[in-house]
Amino acid sequence: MTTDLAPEGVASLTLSTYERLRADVLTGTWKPGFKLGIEALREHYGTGATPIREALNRLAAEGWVQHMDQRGFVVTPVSEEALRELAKTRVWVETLALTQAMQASTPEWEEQIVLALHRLSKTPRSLHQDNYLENPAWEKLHREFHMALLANCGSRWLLGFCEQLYDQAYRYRQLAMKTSYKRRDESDEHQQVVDAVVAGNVAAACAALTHHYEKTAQIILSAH
Amino acid sequence: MTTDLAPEGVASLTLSTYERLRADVLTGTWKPGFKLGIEALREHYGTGATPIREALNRLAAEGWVQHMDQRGFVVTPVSEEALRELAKTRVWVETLALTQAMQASTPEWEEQIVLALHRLSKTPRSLHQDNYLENPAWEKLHREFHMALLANCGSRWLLGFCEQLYDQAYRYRQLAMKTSYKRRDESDEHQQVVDAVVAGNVAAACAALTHHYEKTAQIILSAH
DNA sequence: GGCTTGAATAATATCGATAATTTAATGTAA
DNA sequence: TTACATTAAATTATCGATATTATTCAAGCC
Repeated sequence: MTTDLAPEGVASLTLSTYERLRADVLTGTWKPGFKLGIEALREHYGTGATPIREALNRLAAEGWVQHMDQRGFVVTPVSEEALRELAKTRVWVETLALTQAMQASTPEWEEQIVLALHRLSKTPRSLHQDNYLENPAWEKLHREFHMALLANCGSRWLLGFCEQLYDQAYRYRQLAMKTSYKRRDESDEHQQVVDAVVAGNVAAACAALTHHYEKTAQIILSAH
Repeated sequence: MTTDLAPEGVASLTLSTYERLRADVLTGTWKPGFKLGIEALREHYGTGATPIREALNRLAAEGWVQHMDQRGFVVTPVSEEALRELAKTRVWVETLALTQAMQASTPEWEEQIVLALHRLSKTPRSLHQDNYLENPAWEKLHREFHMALLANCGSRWLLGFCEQLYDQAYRYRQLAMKTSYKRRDESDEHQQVVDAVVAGNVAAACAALTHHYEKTAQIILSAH
């Protein structure tokens, strides 16, 4: 009997290479502007050139790397300007999605949000008490929480855009973290969003979400 | 002396194959659901497997084709449901972009729009008088007009999303055209959008744009 | 008869090597 | 010394062949 549910470990090399490469760009292992030479990557990930190139092409389409025709790939550079634009776009697009989600609200959706927030609040932000050490479980739940907020928006396109923007912002967060970690209690901001959602107050929910993102951007910008 | 401005014809095979393949999906040459076998494409486009695969990976990231791991690529299927979702998303996202563009309005931007509309109106919709035959020049100008409307929105991300949605909708238009061509005068609808933009009436402009897109979707849906 | 098993077949995914192009290095004339 | 060719080195892009994985179809079993 063969189970065709989630063939986890046995994905194609292209896919697994894509995921690893993507993660390494997201977390800042490959720094912005870094030249992603085929030969170097081939060696680093222990594959042939084909999976590397295919992964890079996908990442280029998603905006993680840039493809200079005939002269290879580089990690998409970052800039204050780009971050501001990203944060602005995020507020626009996510408040749009949240508004639509709330207008199509269902009890199940609200329950998912409450649940996601609960799980998030039960998980420590950092693995260490004193100095910050990223907790992958928290990051995962944080992403799930934000996506749960928008899941009900009724458009897979819109949801996909939000995911893209979220992940892009995540990279900026990671890069800023490496410079300086500012202690911050996000749980309260999350709670305010959920409260407004449950109360059915669209304007308040959007305002809370906007505040959350603008504060995030502010902190990253101040980290220089 | 070598000019490195716009090396038009001499792009890499991957890039040109990508563009050709994309165009063929957009225009419906490769029909929705069609299995894009590597060997067949390799032969059809006269290249090796590598450029084909790289192009397909990029197209997969953009949503034009789907990649079933270990079992190749297929052209993303279409459905009434998907079209409705697409049209809905388009209205949301483009009115958002238009609103932002108008709030950041400049004389230059308005002039670009007026100019784009003028050029569009000077170009025939169909190459034949009686029966419809797509006019590539019109299509190009039509896209440019719609993008000019949003160009000023202040976010490359948002603009990119709009382009994606526009092109996706274009595919649906193409597919519907093959079934039945309904004569339609879009110029008036375009004019109304521009009038509202020039008047600085955000609500009216968004309403006009929404009407334009909803009518388009309606026509495509009615074409069965 | 319907269902599983197991080759045979076809297709995809991947590799190693080659061709084409860019970048770096070197030497030479103004 | 600076600018410009010219050549060498490095890298990318591409191909053809191979290894892997799915699919098909027929034979065997309940």
